Amino acid sequence: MPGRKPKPTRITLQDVARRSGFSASTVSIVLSEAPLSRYVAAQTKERIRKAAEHLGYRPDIFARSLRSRRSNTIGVLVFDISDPFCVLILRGIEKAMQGTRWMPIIMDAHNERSQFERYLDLLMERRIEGLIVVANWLFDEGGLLEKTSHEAVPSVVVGRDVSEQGIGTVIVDNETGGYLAIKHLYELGHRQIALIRGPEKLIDSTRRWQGIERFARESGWKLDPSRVRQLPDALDPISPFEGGLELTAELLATGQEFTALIAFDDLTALGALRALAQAGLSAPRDCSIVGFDDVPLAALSTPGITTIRQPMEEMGAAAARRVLDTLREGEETSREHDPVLEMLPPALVLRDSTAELR
Amino acid sequence: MPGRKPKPTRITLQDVARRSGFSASTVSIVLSEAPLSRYVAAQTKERIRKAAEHLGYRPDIFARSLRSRRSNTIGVLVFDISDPFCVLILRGIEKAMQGTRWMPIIMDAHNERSQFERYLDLLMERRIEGLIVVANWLFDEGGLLEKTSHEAVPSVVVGRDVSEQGIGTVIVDNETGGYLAIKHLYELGHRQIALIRGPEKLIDSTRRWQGIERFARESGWKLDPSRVRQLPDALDPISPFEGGLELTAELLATGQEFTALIAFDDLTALGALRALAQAGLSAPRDCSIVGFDDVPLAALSTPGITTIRQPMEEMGAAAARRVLDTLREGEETSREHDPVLEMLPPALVLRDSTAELR
DNA sequence: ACAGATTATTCAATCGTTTTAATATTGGTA
DNA sequence: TACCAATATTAAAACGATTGAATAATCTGT
Repeated sequence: MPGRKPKPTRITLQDVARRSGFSASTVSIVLSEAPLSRYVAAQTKERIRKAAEHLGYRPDIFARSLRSRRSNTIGVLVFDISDPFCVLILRGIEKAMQGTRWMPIIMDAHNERSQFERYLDLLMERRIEGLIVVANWLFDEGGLLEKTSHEAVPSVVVGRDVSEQGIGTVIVDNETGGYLAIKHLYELGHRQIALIRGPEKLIDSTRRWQGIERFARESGWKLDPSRVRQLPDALDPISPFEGGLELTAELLATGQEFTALIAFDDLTALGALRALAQAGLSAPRDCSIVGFDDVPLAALSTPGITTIRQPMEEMGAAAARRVLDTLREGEETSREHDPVLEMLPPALVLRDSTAELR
Repeated sequence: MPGRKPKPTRITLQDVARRSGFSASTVSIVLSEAPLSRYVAAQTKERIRKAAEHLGYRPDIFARSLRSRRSNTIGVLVFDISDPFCVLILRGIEKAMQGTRWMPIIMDAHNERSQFERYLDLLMERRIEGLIVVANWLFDEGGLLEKTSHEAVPSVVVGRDVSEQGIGTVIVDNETGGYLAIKHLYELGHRQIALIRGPEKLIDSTRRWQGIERFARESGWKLDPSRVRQLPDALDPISPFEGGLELTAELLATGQEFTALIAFDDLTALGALRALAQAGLSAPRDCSIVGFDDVPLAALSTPGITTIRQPMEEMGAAAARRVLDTLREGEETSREHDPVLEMLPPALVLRDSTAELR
């Protein structure tokens, strides 16, 4: 049979209606489980479902969205998907969305503000019902979400603290993270500890610093400021690596003694590792190193990097849950009863880049 | 002014029609640049555009898609987005799609076949007009795309060769890649070269092997099979690391002499690096190592990994172009005149994990 | 001056749902 | 008996665009 067309006709609600013997209205009500379906006889439902299945009916999402004014989609705007940090958050978001009637629609802004805005526009055009921004590397957040959305759709930012702008935020508890990092090194016997702080504009960096200071106060020990460096403000996703490399080399060149180093994040730690190697030194023999984040490659480098883990999947899931909760509330009660800022606990992950002071 | 509602009403085509003084038809024709717009007076177009802009009109994509039967979206189904390999391909796809009227809609199958099928279904439901599958780590492709699509929408797979199933494929030229890797080591003076092949089921692995054999033939040198190992078939994204670690340890344990090692990919190389370190050896001093892929972390480890680069962004872009070309052709002539298999050239990237034989 | 092509615009049907309001059909109760 | 509430189903009007066919208006050549 040569010219037999496969399936020239779409199966519509009407088809199901005809086959089941009920009207399109009833079929719609049953299949979409609208409130009115409460009143539909069980037997009717049964027959309609059978018919739909038999015909292989799939609702047309465009018609559906057009009429119902809902898209069943949540926009997920990622600042830079090439950052492994973001990827794991995505996972969490997606898993949390599994099995709900929402689906994520993901866009990647490539680290460019203009793209970010363009894509945000595109998302709004697609009538997203909620928005999650995954922001790893984001300065100058001023009014990022003001222009569009945020008023219109429930939004959450994960990875950067924008709670001061009144925008829902999910982040790791940076202060505790800093505390854990220094505590670990201190307990290993290190006292001469160098530090590479994050970019100045990044609030996270400050928080981690505060955690470190708190530990210093509590333990009556003092961090020597001459061993502290700071990464430059830069958007490039591998700039922390370069920064870690250069700043560590610089620290070594000054002749400053240090037996351990806390890096702003794992990439910075990798840079530090290389700087050590270039100076003929190695971790943890000559210097212990602690990173931050626990991106996948922290486990794969040699030595594996001891680091402060951000629970990235959980953060993504938390962000998704927040948005979905707000959405569901909207259906019944009024919203806004949860705190704007949600902080998840970090954890120390022991690997091979740190060791007891000899 | 307290209770002033922001924008309760959507701006529709009708509004633009009224304001510009033309009918909805004309407005639609002008704004969507339909073929008929050829006949619309320049002045009319001007007026309509002005009106649309002034009102801030945005077409409703649901209504548009419902009526026109096109979604202007291309489905992008990624096998495992946590693989950096995939991420760069995504970049390429996205960039190639920039400025066209299509937009990618990305889904991540988490390395699970069942998810893959579910998401493929979801994509079809959204009436994607084209499909790009980004498959890094994909065995058992048998009839992956048969069930759905592939007949219905133009499809391309990037990263794995499925051209034998008649499905468009974009991959790197693995044979040349293997050739380049061995050639590099040979020219550095290495003759005792160990090899960790990829999983048996992966055709890529065989191709790279063929490249290596070709070089051996051409140079009259012979690879000792006792120095060859093979990664197990496994789906886990970090299994190559573990495999590289174990197999290298095993090679070292046999007492086999080797001054260089070709790893199946960069992760395998990282595993090998660690195995060396655990044996108190280091690259490139005691053993040179070549990877494959050039994922971002190849540059970040210490030593940086000399590797065979897959032009991932270009591959993504090529895949996107293929799909878009087919789509555009469909509008005019008949399709299918391009080859099913498209191979892009790899390149040797020199870093610090290889060195001349002392 | 007229047929026919070309240019310019519009009418009205349609895409496939959801939803509001209306219509039947019950059974229970005043 | 008549009325009301609860149960069960449906008719018909949206939702906001696109498009094929129809209508006007203008031009071209004979």
